[in-house]
Amino acid sequence: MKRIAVVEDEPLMREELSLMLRKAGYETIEISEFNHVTKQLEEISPDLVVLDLNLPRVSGFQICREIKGRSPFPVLVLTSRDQMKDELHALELGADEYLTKPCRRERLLARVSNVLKRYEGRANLLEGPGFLLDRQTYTLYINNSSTVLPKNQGKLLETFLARSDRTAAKDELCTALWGTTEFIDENALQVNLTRLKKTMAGLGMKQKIIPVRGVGYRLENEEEPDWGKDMFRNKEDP
Amino acid sequence: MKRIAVVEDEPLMREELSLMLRKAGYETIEISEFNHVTKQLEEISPDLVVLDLNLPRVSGFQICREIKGRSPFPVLVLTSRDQMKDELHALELGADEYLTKPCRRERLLARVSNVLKRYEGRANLLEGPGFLLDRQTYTLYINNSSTVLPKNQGKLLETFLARSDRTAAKDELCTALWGTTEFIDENALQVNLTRLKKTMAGLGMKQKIIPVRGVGYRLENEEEPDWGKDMFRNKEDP
DNA sequence: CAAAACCTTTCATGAGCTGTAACTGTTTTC
DNA sequence: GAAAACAGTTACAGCTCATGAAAGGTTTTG
Repeated sequence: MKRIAVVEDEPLMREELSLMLRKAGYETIEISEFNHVTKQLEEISPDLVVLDLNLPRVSGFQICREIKGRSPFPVLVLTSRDQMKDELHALELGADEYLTKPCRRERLLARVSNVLKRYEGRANLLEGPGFLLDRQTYTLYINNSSTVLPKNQGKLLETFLARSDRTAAKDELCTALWGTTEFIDENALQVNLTRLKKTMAGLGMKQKIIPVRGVGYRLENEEEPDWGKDMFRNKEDP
Repeated sequence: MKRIAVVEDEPLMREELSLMLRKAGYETIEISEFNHVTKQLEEISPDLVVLDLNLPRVSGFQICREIKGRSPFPVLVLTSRDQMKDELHALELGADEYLTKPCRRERLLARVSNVLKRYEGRANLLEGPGFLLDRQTYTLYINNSSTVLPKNQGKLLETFLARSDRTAAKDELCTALWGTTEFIDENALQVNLTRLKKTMAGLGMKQKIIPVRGVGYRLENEEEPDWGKDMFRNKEDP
């Protein structure tokens, strides 16, 4: 049974939505705490997110963007504001569907089933910046072409995508590759990273894997340094 | 540049749509002969089809179904009738988007770019009955899981999907595998078919490969003989 | 049943993924 | 600026797995 997360602040509306979906044979999870929506969603791992745009205190747009940037599940955006601007914005952010409420039961259900159908079998596609990675087969989709990565290269790339800041420590990478962090063979990791880099370059990918000294590696988009976080560098005692 | 096929009978509307899309940076191909739409589309191989539902003499629904049943490109359904029935029907048939005209320029363009974005990198996904096959990597998507088929098994499955009746002669299959029909190694073909069958069974696929004695093989859905489509046999045939 | 067509299993070959090892290059630290 | 720590590369041998050949089994047809 497909699971649908309903992100909506107004209790009545939430209940109604949930009921409607449940009657149609879906399992629903209602989210009413909006401070860590993406985190909650990642734990739930639903097949679809129905997202209300105007939540209290947090931007629905922001949530939508976060979801599409990190997680593989589709988003149906719902809003009471019948503004073109909202729709365009939401679609730009990668929402998979857009509906204004109130809307008829059949229309909602049709859209829901349509989105779910479109995602059939694609539940395991991880979205990276500008490419897609199949979690199971490590098939990499980029530039209208696809390649099956060798298992190890796939695991490495997957590990990067799983971290929200795209930075992975060496032992995390080793764990991903060999399931153990105990006796890390640094060199073997190096070799596999080199291979991944070569593959990525060969595919014309602009993303780079750069070292984070003493820590691990980060998958970066193009040239952007992304060094804001260095403000917190560890300082020795004065 | 993305290519969009516009299937619309009313010349004014067609011209307007086409112009709008071209201004937005797409290449457009206008289709105004509606007897062999799917065939034309297969030759054009567009990135997206914008399909008007009420065409003269042919059912837009039927065209939509045919496209989704055979070809890998997305369909945006457009109709002047603002009827819920149409929308639901179209979505059931697998349309990727639905809009009613007249509709605002921005809305259309947003939906178009949204659909195209969703299909990014998926241009090579062939749709079979109940599964998807990546033409390049032979990654098979079914039941929310994916597998990479060995090259030969992939080629065989691809060959079946390429034939509209899902029937392929032995020499066609041999050509697909080894590029030559000259010295057919019947046995090698057999072995590869056996392997494909085993793989499919292992994945729980209900489709069967059945022999067509003296000819070749057919990929069939479940038990159904699949002869229902004959209702739509071309009447112009002698 | 007998022939033809179709199917399956087994085995050696070869391509490509993998970790090891030896080596080179770069950055940090004093 | 030199040593040390860290990072990156290349070559190679072992292993896994897809593949085609061979050989024998099963089903269909008349």
